[in-house]
Amino acid sequence: MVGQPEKERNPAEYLVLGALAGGPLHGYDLYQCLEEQLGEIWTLGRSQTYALLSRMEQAGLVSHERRAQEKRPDRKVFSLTPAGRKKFKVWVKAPVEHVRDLRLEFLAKIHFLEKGDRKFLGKLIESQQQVCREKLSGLEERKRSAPSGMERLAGDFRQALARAALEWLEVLKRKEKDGSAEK
Amino acid sequence: MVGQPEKERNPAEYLVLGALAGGPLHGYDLYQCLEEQLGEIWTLGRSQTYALLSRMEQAGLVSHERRAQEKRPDRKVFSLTPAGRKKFKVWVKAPVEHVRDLRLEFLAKIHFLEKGDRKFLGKLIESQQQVCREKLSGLEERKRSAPSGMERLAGDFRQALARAALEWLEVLKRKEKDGSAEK
DNA sequence: GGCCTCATGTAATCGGTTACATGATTAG
DNA sequence: CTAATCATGTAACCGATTACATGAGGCC
Repeated sequence: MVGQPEKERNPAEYLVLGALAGGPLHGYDLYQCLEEQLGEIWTLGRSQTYALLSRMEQAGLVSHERRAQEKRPDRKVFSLTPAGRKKFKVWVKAPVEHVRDLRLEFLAKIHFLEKGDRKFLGKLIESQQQVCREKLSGLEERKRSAPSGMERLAGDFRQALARAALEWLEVLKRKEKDGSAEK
Repeated sequence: MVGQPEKERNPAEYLVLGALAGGPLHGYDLYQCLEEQLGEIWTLGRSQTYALLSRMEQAGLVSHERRAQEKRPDRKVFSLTPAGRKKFKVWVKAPVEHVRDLRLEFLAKIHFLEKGDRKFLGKLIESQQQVCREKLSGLEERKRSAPSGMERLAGDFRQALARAALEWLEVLKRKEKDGSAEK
């Protein structure tokens, strides 16, 4: 149920993993792709992309081969290592733990699943709903025990968001079903 | 309508400003107060508190006097400079620009207003609602012009959150009115 | 003896942001 | 002539996080 210890989690990694899951890319290209496809919801910055790639190579998640070019600097073409592919697959199928992560991380998962394993889309949405439901009842619980001013307010707010997210997921689920039925 | 250029904004500063708006405090105490009162929604960390105070003193927002103690290290008692007080007042009355900032920044404003200028509470809530309404219609607008897959999804999600926030603010407003009527 | 509280900090590490460097090619 | 595109990076800075340092005092 719990993934990594929440501490050493760099969500930006998954953007890179996701981009490379569609096939090898060199850094410049990878940045362009992400900017184009996800630029509206999550941006990395060029330098950061290169830096991330280096770090991830150290970590054994990606590897590169040099492709020489005439009149242009060499390209470093990156692809996923088995470890990287594994990590991506685990991530992309798992719901996010916090409502606040829906905006970036969950949308990114949806994006990658839409161009990859579409068949997991429905399952992801449902398990994400489940997480939201658990969040809601957890918040209900907490309100009973520590309902002092600010905490109550914050609790209400989080509940409102979690409920909104749940409804949005419901709409999303219906859309997904219609989409896959058409096919 | 626009505050600072969004770049050089360190929201954590306002926690310190807000805490000191209630009267001078030394660093250790300031940390304790924040932890106790806002710990559930926003935490700073002890080292960071000291570091922030130094930076803010450089920036002319706070100043300190040393208070010697026997058998204990000296205290550095901080208080707001006029510039700091001004900055806090401007901040605390202004709605946050993004829905995502409601969770921390807006709740903090509410907290500080509740123990300070309660009379501004109602106004803040209303202007925050106005911001949310503008957000909603802006999103509606954008959906008409660029409704490509992901962007539409992201737009729907943001709308759902903005709507939820709006309703939560409505409840908050009613509560506030009842509260001030009782008195 | 060992741990918690008071009260201040420094040091190390890490990630994000911005600016800059290089050097050829093509479009206006 | 200038600007943008291709393709890689380095360097500097800034803030957050974590761990560690100091040293007296009280509590179990």
